[in-house]
Order: sequence, then structure tokens, then C-alpha cells
Amino acid sequence: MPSANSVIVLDFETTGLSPNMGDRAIEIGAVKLVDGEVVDTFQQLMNPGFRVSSFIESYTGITNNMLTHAPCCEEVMAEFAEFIQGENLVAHNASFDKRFLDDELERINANYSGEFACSLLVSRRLNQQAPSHKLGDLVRHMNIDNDGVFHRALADAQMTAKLWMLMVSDLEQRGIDLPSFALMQKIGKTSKAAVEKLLASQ
DNA sequence: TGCCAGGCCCTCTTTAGGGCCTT
Repeated sequence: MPSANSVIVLDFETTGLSPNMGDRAIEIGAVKLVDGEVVDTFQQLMNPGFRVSSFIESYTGITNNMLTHAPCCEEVMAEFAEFIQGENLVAHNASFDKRFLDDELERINANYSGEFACSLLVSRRLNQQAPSHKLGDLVRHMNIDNDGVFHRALADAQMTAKLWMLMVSDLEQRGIDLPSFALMQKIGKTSKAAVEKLLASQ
């Protein structure tokens, strides 16, 4: 049973957009939040077993040379499966990260018990004035503290965690005492038009 | 040869199409 007051915010860097097209994870980054505080982190490069494209090298800054010396996906994901055990999960555009998490864990016959919530879907509802909901654009728009590193797994997970906590604070300011993971998850799945009604009913 | 993701959301919608997001 996932813990009520903790959540793990994660981000994958991958060789492309779809595990169904043969793409694999090349880096996982994650932060564990308990009561809004970072209590643990996880970051690891992993070797997908083939060369990544020059686009991915340029996009992420992760080079084939760096991956040559990294442990394989199976080894890293086995460790990561332990890290997320019993925790609920958050990612920016969670459907993307969930596909890779499910695919990589299926390869090693591992699984997880938590559920996903999506910071992108929540942001589209709570930050309707934002010109864009790309993670980098939201970080700039909301003046979220960052070290200027984008498209690396731990850096993106850290920024997503800060965005998540800001949105939790936003809900608290709207009068909701200790917004739960379940409420955040529900906001992401509720139509924009119904969100105000949902919040008013809390 | 040429093409290849998938889920969400909006609208000139629902017998569909296209933009936004993720790498």
C-alpha cells in the first residue's frame, strides 16, 4: 500500500519516444518527497545495448561514450524497482514515463504497486494562464529555482518535484488542507470545466 | 519505398483532425 504522505517524482531519458518501436531508457532520475521535503534521490545512466542517435546525444547531452561505461538497463532498473516499491509516482507527461517504466520492468519480470499522477495534466488545469506547459517553460514562467540543466533525468525530476510542490501549495491557498495524491491524480483526470467544481467540493 | 508513439484536449467535433507534451 503506497504511503499517504510520500511520493516519488521520476524522469526518464530514452533513445526515442516509444518502447514499442524498440526505444530503451538511457537514464533514470528520481526524487523522493515526504511531507514536501526531498529525503532521497536516485540517478543512474544505463546502457541500452545499442548506439543512441546524434539527436539524442545533442538533446540530452548523454553521449555514446558515457553509456559505454554505464551498467545495463536490467541492472539499473532492478535497483530502481526497489527504490519505488510501495510509493506513488509523479512525472511530467506521465503517460510517456509510465510506458518506459512498464516496458523496462517487464523485461526483468519486476513490477510496482504505486499509481501515477501527471504534473502536466494538473498544470494544464491549475496554471491555465501559462503560455506553455513544457517543463522548461513552466520552470521559467513560475520562476522555479533551477541550475540551468534541462533534459537530464535528475535535473528534470527535481524541477518536476518543485513544480508539483508549488501546485500543492496553490491548492492549499485555495483552502484545501493537505491536498492528497488522490486529489492531485483526480484533478489531472477531471475536465478543465469541472475542476473548479471539484475543488469547491473538497 | 516510405512510413513508423500515444494520450490528452480543443474545435470549424462525436462517422475527425490537429496541436501539445514526452525523448
